[in-house]
Amino acid sequence: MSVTIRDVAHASGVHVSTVSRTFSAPHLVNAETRTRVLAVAEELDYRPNRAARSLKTGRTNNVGLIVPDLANPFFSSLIKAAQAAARRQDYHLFVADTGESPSEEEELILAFSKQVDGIVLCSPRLSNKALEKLSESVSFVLVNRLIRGLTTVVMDVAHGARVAMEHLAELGHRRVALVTGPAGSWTSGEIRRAVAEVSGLDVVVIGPNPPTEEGGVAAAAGIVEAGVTGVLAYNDLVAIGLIEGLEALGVGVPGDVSVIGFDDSTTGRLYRPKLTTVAMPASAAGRMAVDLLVQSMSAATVLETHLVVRDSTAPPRGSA
Amino acid sequence: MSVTIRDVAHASGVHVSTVSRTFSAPHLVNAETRTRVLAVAEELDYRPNRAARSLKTGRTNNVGLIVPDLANPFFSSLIKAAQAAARRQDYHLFVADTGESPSEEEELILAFSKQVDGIVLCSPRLSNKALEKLSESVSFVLVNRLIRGLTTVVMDVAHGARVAMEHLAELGHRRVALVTGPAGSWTSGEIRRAVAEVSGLDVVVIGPNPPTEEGGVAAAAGIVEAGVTGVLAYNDLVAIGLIEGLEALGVGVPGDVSVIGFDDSTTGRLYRPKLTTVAMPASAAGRMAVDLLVQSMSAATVLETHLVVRDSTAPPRGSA
DNA sequence: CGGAAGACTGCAATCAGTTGCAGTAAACAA
DNA sequence: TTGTTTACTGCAACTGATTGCAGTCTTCCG
Repeated sequence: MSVTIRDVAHASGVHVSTVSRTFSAPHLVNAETRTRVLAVAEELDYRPNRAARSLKTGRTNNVGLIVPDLANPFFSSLIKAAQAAARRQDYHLFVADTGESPSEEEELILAFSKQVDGIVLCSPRLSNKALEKLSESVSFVLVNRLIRGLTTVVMDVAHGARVAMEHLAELGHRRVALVTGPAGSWTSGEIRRAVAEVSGLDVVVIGPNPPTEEGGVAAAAGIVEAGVTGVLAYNDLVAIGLIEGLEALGVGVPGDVSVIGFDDSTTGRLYRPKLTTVAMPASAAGRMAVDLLVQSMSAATVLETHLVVRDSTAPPRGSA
Repeated sequence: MSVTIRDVAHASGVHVSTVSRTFSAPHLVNAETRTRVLAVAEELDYRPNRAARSLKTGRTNNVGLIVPDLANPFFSSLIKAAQAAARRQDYHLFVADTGESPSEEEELILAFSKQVDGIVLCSPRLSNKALEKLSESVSFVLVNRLIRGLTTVVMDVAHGARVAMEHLAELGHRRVALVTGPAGSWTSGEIRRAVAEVSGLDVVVIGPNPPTEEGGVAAAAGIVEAGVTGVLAYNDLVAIGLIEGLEALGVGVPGDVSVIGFDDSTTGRLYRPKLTTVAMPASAAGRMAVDLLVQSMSAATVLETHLVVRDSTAPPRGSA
């Protein structure tokens, strides 16, 4: 079959344990022996069998990454950064998406748990209780979900939401809407809470909505009905869907209604009108989550967000 | 530590081999014994250790997926479909991106090879020779690359390119440009070859270019210089970058120049002007590639492409 | 010069399953 | 009744690497 540690041992005239040590504890073997073994290993193109190693050590050098939707560009950048971080430390990355389903999320966690050293769980839809339970059998890093006692990386969406609202207020808007995301989403709740605390604005909450373009399109009618002049949407996809929906109803953006998204995704950056949006540090989050997992550190990390003003917001019609 | 086959065996009064068989060869064990063992396993929450299993059997139930760029929306849909297909058959999916680098591609293949039953290799940048060599040590399915003897899933980009060119010709364009992709790309070569065979059109080839928005922006000046009225771009991202670049130079799309992309990505579908593009069956390709791997079948599959006409193409200025 | 510490290296058990082979008991055929 | 087949089930070797323990050989100190 393939070349094993025994082949290398035999070919270099040492015991298998010495070969093993030259790889996993080089300081324990004589420099001369080590170079010889390495040379032979190189020549035979030896690569340690990870299954065998992890059987003995209990560690796999794999991490799992679970997101609600692999095709969402926000998660794509997160995955890209997570993969790069994993690879830098000789880890491999499993990915899967839950399709926004809590039960599928749980099954995936269980399925991964025996095969990884930890799981990065992004925007989970499971309840706190369920997650705490599951965290007993596999170590987690949560992204954009805060549970006391669990390691987390969250983005300061509350701050982003406040700044977005202030931006609308400064432009002269008085009556605005918040188009929320899915029911189980922590970020959606945070945004909602933060918005409720902003004074001087009349806020209509519309939701929950699926976090997709379709969700945005569907919410457009409600926006018109509510008679608002500004909207903060759950993410860029929803914001874009909303704009499409509004324009189909004869409402112009930003002429009649201003729209702000969340994420600062490429899709939103390229869209016309170019989206005003709250930038979310997806890459940083992916990188940090993996690093925390691999170094098995526990911490609660908060990453900053900031508003990027582009062309989808303007003063309300008829203002100075 | 965690519950093993031995615990289950002990708790249900049978030998470990019987427990093993109830999972991997149920027909070999008495129905009564089987239900008892299953009940005990369920109660103890036993899950087979995949590392141990794959050490003995040589199979891992994992597949790898390597793409040039995880953040490219075309690959996102492919990954999503591949993951779903893998999961349906109790396989897990490793992902990684090469950042368009051939050497990184090779290292990833080698790194994955011991840990997967096969690799789906999308738009590889390595040479045929290198890939043939590597295919001796791990089984592949190539996506959008054709090498005799290797299992492949390719999209009929030549057909797509021809139809796109015919579309431009029908609109009245006579002098057009082809903005190609990266040097090692099979699809880019196919498109180029197909375009060369179309008669009645003056074609300027511009490239190679990085397959990104930036690549498109950078190519804009060359388009203006070439004095063409129509462009076929390597993918939607390049097409969009091109439009951005052209407009920055005061050239309107589709007013002055018509632009066609490739992929039919969400980003392109939402962009304004809405992109005319050649639809690529990314999801189908992801699904099929994984199915071929898991069933360890070898085949050369060709998937159809088709043109989606939207708003980025129009008759050339001054035509009837 | 004796003894101890230090530096390697080898031995063999171990990780959690899988599987060829053999053994047992019941069913069946001759 | 004996021989054979069938249906399970158990035994034990095996997968490829890791690691505690023990043994050997130097080196160094008093």
